[in-house]
Amino acid sequence: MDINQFIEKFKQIETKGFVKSMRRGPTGIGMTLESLLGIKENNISLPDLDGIELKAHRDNSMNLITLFTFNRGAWIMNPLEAVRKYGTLDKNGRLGLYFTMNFTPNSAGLYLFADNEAVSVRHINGDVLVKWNFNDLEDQFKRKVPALIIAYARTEYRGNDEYFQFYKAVLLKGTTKDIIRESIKNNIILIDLRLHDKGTMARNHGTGFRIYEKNLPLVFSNTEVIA
DNA sequence: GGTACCTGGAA
DNA sequence: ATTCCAGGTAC
Repeated sequence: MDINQFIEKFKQIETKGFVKSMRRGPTGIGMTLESLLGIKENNISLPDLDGIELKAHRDNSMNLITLFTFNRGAWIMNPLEAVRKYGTLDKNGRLGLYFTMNFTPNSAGLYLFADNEAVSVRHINGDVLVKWNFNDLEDQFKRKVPALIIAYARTEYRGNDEYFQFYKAVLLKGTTKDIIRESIKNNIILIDLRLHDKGTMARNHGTGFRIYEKNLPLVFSNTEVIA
């Protein structure tokens, strides 16, 4: 699907008003939008449209937007070992590492460290949990998010069912490969650990490289309302 | 069956 | 803004 096809279809979706979420939970909005557009769900780290990554975002949500995830070859420690050593109990009684990292140590003693080559998650005791080379991050960023469309929806609940009203789409483009390095060092792109102890393994939703919506213009030079 | 991606939040 | 968390699939 190219950009013009997207605009046509999205305008039709806008005319539908509130549509029922096709899946319960946080991911319902993205799955529903893709389904309405006729895009099949996948787990391929490529843009959804022709060279454009698609995001869906609920109004009144201050949450981070995930630009991409990256774990392959990055973990120095065994993830399950790291969870058990440094994790905190979640509301389900599981040990988890659910941290948006910073360059100063958090409550678990974990912090980010960056030099010219890589950024890593470390513990104040010296352990290096996971490390990403900037070159690899640049490649993944450029590969997954060469440009981005963010689709906005109002939401409401009818009983236990969530409904979405898509009403606006914004295209952001004009990113460069090397911007990720400075964005990470400046805490514009945030590193979000999202894994927990699932008994015999670490259930890892993928380390997210994430950004606040308001900061998106800092990694793209051009912003345009397209629908 | 585990890993690594995808899609995203609530308080 | 910070702390903590969700449902999916390919291989």
